[in-house]
Amino acid sequence: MNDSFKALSDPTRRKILEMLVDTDLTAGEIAEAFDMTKPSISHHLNILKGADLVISDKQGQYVVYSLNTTVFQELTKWFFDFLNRGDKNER
Amino acid sequence: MNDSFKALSDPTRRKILEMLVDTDLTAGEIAEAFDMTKPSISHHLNILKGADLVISDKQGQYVVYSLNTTVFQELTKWFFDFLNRGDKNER
DNA sequence: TATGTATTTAGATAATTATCTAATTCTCTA
DNA sequence: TAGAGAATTAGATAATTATCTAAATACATA
Repeated sequence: MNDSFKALSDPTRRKILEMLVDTDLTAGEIAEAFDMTKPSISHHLNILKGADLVISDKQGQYVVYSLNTTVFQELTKWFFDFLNRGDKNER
Repeated sequence: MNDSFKALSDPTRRKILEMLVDTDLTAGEIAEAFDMTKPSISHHLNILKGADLVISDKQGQYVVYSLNTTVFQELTKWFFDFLNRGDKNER
């Protein structure tokens, strides 16, 4: 859970996730979208993978990245529960 | 949006938010729940306030903190949209 | 108005993190 | 099997951030 939030706290990583919503992409294709070196993007992808937000699949010399929606579901639930926990004591 | 995610990336701040779901609390009451100095908690509260995740209200010599659900709604929507954006192209 | 309590601000420090360059590994194909 | 392309690893550095202590501010009340 902490890893997920940490991973989401960086704008580059959130943009990568938004790219992967539409389609799976190779590391190189992802890197092209940023004004940043490939090792830096590789670092970000590694953090996203560590947080189980993405899955990587080696296909030949390419590495294809795709979203892992499982953790997204948990996170969505976390937010949902916040809004739906009533009986608030005010002051 | 970036401030929100940054604010949520720290476990202490998430715990503060979870405390505030149940009831409004003063800065001191919040600080008591942590093994951390008051200035440190004050720092975290300031970040949460900057992200519009909490509201502070000075009541006499106390400062009462409460959740601001508006930004939570936006964040929840952000996650929700992730899960509900279909037509995924695989590889 | 002096004192105690609540909270924040200021300034310093240590840990974390994002980024880079250079080098390495892996795979494909000429 | 040598070279080219894709991606990652290693190692260094600069920026950010979490935390602390000490000091300052704001308020209540004796």
